[in-house]
Amino acid sequence: MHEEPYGEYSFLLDRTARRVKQFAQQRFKVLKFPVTVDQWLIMKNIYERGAMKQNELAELVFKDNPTVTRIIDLLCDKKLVARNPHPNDRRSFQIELTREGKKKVDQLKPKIADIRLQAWEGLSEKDFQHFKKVLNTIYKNLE
Amino acid sequence: MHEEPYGEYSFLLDRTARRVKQFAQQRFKVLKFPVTVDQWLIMKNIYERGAMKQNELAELVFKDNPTVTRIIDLLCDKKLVARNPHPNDRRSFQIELTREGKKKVDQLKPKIADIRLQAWEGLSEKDFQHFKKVLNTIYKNLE
DNA sequence: ATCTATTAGTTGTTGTACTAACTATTATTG
DNA sequence: CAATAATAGTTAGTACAACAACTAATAGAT
Repeated sequence: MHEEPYGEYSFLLDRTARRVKQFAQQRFKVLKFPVTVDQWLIMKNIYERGAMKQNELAELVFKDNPTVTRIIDLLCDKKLVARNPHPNDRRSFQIELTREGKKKVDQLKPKIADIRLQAWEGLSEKDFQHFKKVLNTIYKNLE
Repeated sequence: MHEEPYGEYSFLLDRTARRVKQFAQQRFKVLKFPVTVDQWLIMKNIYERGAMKQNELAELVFKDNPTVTRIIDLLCDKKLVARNPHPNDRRSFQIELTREGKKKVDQLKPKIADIRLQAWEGLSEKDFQHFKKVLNTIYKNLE
């Protein structure tokens, strides 16, 4: 590890990202949330921005189209999300939350904020800002 | 996003980690490296630390046992790694690089260091240290 | 208006992650 | 020493990620 300082970040980044997702997923399970972490991300975005097309959703969450297709498949199976025909484009769907889906988001949102907060013990607002800056810079460097 | 500052980090972390891996994987493909990024991580660790058991390897790279099993399956198929019987424990294998595997690591190592470096344009050594500190703190907070 | 290019979404395949359940072997302890 | 517990690794099932190839529909160009 010592001769390759910049090889280390990719390892730590991957490891930490996996840990964060796994931690949240475990909490979801204990608290009997009916969705995965990635399914939650999709639902939250529909909730906040309203009904939209799958490709708009994909762009928002930085997942590719096939991945979004499959996540929405699962959410439709659970009746949390619905594919409605798009008024102006028969290729597209309007993806929206069902009543049940909206209810779940209302219930889960504050609890998930708590789960997320736990990672930041011992870190400051300044750390948070700097961390975001570095993540965004890396992302842009690789675009 | 505005009401949930600490929900944002998990999103950015996941997004960036995926981008970093995908970027490296694309380069691997262009340069005709015969392995994936995760397979590389396993090979590099065997190279640096010598032959070891699968569970030792798993602990080193922070992957779980089934994942390591499958990555090693693939590396064995490619004849880059070999499962040898463990002298003292018939449950275990000694995992080691084949001659071909060692050769590949020698060839690839410097090129991969270059690929990794590209993410850090415009960032300083200080950024790097701070970034590592935050990643490690998050990891520990969720252990 | 037709021909072509683009776009939205799906399907297939490979690889990784996580959990749970399982086999075989080794260690414990009663 | 025999019964039990713990450990190493595998297998099965579900989910996400990336890429490629595909269908159906729309947009653009002449």
